[in-house]
Amino acid sequence: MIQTYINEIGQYVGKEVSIKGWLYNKRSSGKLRFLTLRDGTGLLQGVMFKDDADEGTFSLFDRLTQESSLKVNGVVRQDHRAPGGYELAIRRIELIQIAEEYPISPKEHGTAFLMDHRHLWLRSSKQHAILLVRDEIISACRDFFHERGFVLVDAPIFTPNASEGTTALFETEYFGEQAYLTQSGQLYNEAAAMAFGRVYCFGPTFRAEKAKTRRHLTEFWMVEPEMAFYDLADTMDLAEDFITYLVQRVLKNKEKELILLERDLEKLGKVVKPFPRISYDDSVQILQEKGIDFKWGEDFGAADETILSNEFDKPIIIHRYPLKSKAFYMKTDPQNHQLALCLDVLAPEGYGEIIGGGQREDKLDELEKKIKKHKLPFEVFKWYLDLRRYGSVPHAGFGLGIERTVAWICGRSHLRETIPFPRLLSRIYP
RNA sequence: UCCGGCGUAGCUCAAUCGGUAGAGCGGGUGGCUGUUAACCACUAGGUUGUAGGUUCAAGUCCUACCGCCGGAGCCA
Repeated sequence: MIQTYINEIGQYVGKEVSIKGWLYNKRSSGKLRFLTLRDGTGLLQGVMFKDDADEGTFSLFDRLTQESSLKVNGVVRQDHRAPGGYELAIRRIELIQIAEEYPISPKEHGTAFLMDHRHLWLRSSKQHAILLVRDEIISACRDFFHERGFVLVDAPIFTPNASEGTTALFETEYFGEQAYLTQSGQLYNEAAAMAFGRVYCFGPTFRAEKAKTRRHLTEFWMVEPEMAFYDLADTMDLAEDFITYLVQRVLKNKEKELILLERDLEKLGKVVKPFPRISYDDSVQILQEKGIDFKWGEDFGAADETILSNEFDKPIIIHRYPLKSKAFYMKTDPQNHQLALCLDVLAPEGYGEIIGGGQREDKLDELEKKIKKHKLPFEVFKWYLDLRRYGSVPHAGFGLGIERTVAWICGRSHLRETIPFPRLLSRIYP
């Protein structure tokens, strides 16, 4: 008996195989029985005539409930009437467990109900497809950097310092001392870049923002490259190559899943470098020409980002934002002291910011001034300032939000479907 | 945190001017030899989010609270 998985079934036409899985659905018509089996790799239709299967198996079928676990033996054959083109002529079913009445029926459900049953919702075909795309994107991130000689140097999750400001931090206690869950691996990444040249970190990050939108999670994953001797232009090149690579990898390896999600593949196909590069100044002008009441110095709102990205059919890079609205470590533009050498990448179709980053302040005295200006405590940044004392070099980096990237590539409107167990303002269960 | 909306069967929803709870799906039972979220017949299933209030009468009106959904600020 050949033990196999549904996605490999095509190799065994005419042979008897055994598959372990769960009952996705069943139908019957007189002395004829159909079941759809799910094994994690795909769905397969099984057919059984009363005369072909043994008696125990035939009566067992009628007791099977949705999501019951079982082992099915049968002969593989090609049949155009079966979804996927192959079906199993069932000879024998071995029961593992009869499932209790399964809460998620094949009909419609509301968001709150599905989120309460996220641990079961993962079994549904769309959720399955999204998480397969996520898996592909994560492997592609690692491959991209590894192939280019970047070293993975992960940053800690417990930290004593706030990298972006103190409002959105999750506080915790660390053996009697105050600690925070990391918002970004960047500061540690800079230390790693001074050790290894080009590095990246990849892990969960935490932000206690009371943001109740489709574009925010309190726990999300970020991949952050950091490069010694890179300037802003080098970093824009890297961001372009990176996003192009991710999208093309998913198109190549997860086309089936994108089709199931009804994603417009043509739009994704257009995501190839170069991307439009627009300065903040020019972006403001574009908005004002469209009649938007936007004042220089403000940050773009979700609506503004959509207006800007709708001008193009690829991601766009917006660079050199006003310095005052940016984090303390951003390097000032030597051409214009009001601007920071930073970049954001906005995904097309209104998906908004997927990358934020820029060149870091590499001069010790400038960095000290910036810490003072932002009223941040010096003690916790002592080690960080050391990086500017011992062989400081120009360097830059960025962070890409995994869930926003998955949402954009999958064409999902809400981030909660792009991570297995989302953590939201009003949800920490299941 | 602010603004708006919604809480009715396991799920998705309906219930006219305030007049006493209804359908589809799912479950159960029976039927059907090619079904695709199968179909057909029958059937069980309700303290209408919680606590007050108005009224002869409240799912429906009022107040408070709780929960969820959508949006905003901020960000990846």
